[in-house]
Amino acid sequence: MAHRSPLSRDRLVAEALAMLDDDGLDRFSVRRLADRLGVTPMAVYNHVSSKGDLLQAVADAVVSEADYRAVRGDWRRVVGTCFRTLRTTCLAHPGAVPLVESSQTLHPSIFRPMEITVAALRGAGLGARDAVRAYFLLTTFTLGQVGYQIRGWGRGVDPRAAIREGRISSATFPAILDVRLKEQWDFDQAFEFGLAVILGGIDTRLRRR
Amino acid sequence: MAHRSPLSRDRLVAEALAMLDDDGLDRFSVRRLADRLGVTPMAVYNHVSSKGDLLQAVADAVVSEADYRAVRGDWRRVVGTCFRTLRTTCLAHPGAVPLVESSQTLHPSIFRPMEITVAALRGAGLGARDAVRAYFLLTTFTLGQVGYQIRGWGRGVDPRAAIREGRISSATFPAILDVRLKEQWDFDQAFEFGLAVILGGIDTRLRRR
DNA sequence: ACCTGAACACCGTTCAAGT
DNA sequence: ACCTGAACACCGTTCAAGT
Repeated sequence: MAHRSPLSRDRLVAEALAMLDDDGLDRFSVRRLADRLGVTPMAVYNHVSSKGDLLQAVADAVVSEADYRAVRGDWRRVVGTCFRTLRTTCLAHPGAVPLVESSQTLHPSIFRPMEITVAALRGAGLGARDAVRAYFLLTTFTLGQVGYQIRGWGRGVDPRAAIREGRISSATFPAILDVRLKEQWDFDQAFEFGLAVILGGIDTRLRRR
Repeated sequence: MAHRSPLSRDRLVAEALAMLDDDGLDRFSVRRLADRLGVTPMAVYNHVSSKGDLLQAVADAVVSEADYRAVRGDWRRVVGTCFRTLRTTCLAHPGAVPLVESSQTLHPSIFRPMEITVAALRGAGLGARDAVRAYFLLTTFTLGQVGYQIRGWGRGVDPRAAIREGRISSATFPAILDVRLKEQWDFDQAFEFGLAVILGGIDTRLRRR
């Protein structure tokens, strides 16, 4: 599979992203990436300072794909659209999500949702510190939902399966057994529910003063 | 450092947890764990089927430390206490948090907060599906906040630092520059803010019907 | 400037052998 | 039943050498 176009940082990032989406983070390695590119493992280090540097660059590439185009409307619509966009962008690259979650130095473009959210919430009357806290809340929520979706929530957390496998007894967990989790679960709906709850909670906080 | 007590699954898990808290997940390896226990790497495999199995056991051990003792009061207090407990338990073992976040098959004790939350919310009048969604919302929020706290939120996300390092320009991000993130940030307060917003959002949802 | 081959210090895991 | 030594098939990364 020897491409003869010259190696470059961009080509490494693109191929790494493709490889992550194909095989997942666990199976990613510099040597296998080099194989895919028909090149010696060591050639990689001419364009990238380390594996960590490369993976960070991949996370940046994914995040900067997001198009937070101007949205008109009240703050709820602005903020809601912003995090729906972030979610969709992440879901488009499941293999890279763990990297985005644990990014150390964020790509400039991640400041866009922060700016949009903080500006919208301050405009609605929220204080500076609470606005950043709300941004942090929305970010952890969104990336958390995406992360669990990709890793397959419901595989280990379905109470009915847990009982079937003898991991818990039905007597001690009456409430959660009412829910047929596996058959009915929809991540999109769960996300919209969570988003509505959060925006609603911020709204009541704003009205209270 | 050769302990002469016999090896066992429990001793492996305990030492692995200590090692994770000391050095972090990146530096964890079966061989270094064996060194700490004064034993051949291969001895580990008499008590554990793989590295993944061991790390899963560590995640289980951490989660099952939590004491969700019965709390009296309205649903907001019950649910709030439940997730404060989950958060505190996770923060006690920073090194193991990534394992808890990505656990595939959850320890039975993680069904306790699920049971508590779903029961409390259904008792308050929420439907079965929404109750599970609310649990999912609270879980992603809580573990997300803990995860970012441990990895050092604010290191890469502080807008002032980003400008200082030339990663973004001050002109395009007016709103977030108002906030002195690094000096004033408090994770406990941010968590309490988020929790209040979520519980408040659920509350208004309940009142609306 | 960019790629290579050989090498170093690690990994997780298997297996036959010991007690 | 549990531990060991040697081995296998991998890692990330460095370095001197090639073009």
